[in-house]
Amino acid sequence: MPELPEVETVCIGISSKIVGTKLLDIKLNRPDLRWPLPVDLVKRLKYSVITKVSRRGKYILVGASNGETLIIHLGMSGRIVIEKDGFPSEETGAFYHNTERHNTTLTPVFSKHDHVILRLLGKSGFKSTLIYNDARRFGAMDLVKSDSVEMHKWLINLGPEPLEDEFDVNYLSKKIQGKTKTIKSAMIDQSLIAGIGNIYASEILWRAGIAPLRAAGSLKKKEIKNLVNHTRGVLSDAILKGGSSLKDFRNTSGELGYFQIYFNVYDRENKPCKNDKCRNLIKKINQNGRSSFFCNNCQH
DNA sequence: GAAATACCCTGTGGGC
DNA sequence: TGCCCACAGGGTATTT
Repeated sequence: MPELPEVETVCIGISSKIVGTKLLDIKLNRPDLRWPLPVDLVKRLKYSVITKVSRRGKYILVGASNGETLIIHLGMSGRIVIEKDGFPSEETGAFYHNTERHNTTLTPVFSKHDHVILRLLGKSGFKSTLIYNDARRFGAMDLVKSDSVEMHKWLINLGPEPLEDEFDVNYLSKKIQGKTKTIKSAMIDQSLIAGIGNIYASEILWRAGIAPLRAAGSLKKKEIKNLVNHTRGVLSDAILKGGSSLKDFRNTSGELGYFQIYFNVYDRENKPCKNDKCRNLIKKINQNGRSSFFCNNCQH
């Protein structure tokens, strides 16, 4: 599922393709994703130029020349695909597009899970189509004033970015002090750290040698330091490798991401620990309705 | 107030 | 082959 590295990869992938383009048209194929889309989204954004693409936690922020920012969350299964040469049908008003995905030209109908379509015009006159596809519809979009985007209800309670300086041993120590909930649960708490999800939480804890069942408040300073360092390491590595957390996650070029090959524990129940000196079988447990994978021998 | 659980959703895969 | 069901998980609402 898209966690920080995947969202970062999407941002990098779409930024060069859409910044500077003009929003010729916007099509909402349904009124809602997880929550209702702004009813006047089309009216507010149409004919604006996209000025910036950035990320906060798992949220994609698309800045526009009208002074507003489109906030996008990919949820569980959200994808953004950019296709070349999109153009509308004069007959139906539906968008047609040349697409490798549909393996034909002029395919008149988008996939049933293509919920939001942005038709873009580049400076050179080159047209393209941005498609937001989301089978499970756990994703979300909202449109807010750019100067107050950090105050949006989705962003205001987010913890620091784990790859920035604010996230350090002192910060994490203070935040988990006295906490009885498990460290696994704490790691995926977005108000504590922004961007870590279920998959990377398992990977980070394995690398740090900390058992997911440990009470967060029981961690010693040295362990917290370890956790901070490995959080940075795992996420940085994943971004470098193109970001992907599940087999069905694709980057904006439609190519499979490949970080999953490097998973040390996630989805590896009963397989040998990748620590060569260990080779114990990886265990799977359920914590707060989420799977956790860990090595009983390496993680304490 | 903190922590745990239920819920939303749909594609996938295992079992029969 | 086809049907049923459990499972996946991000974020919020509800319950403990």
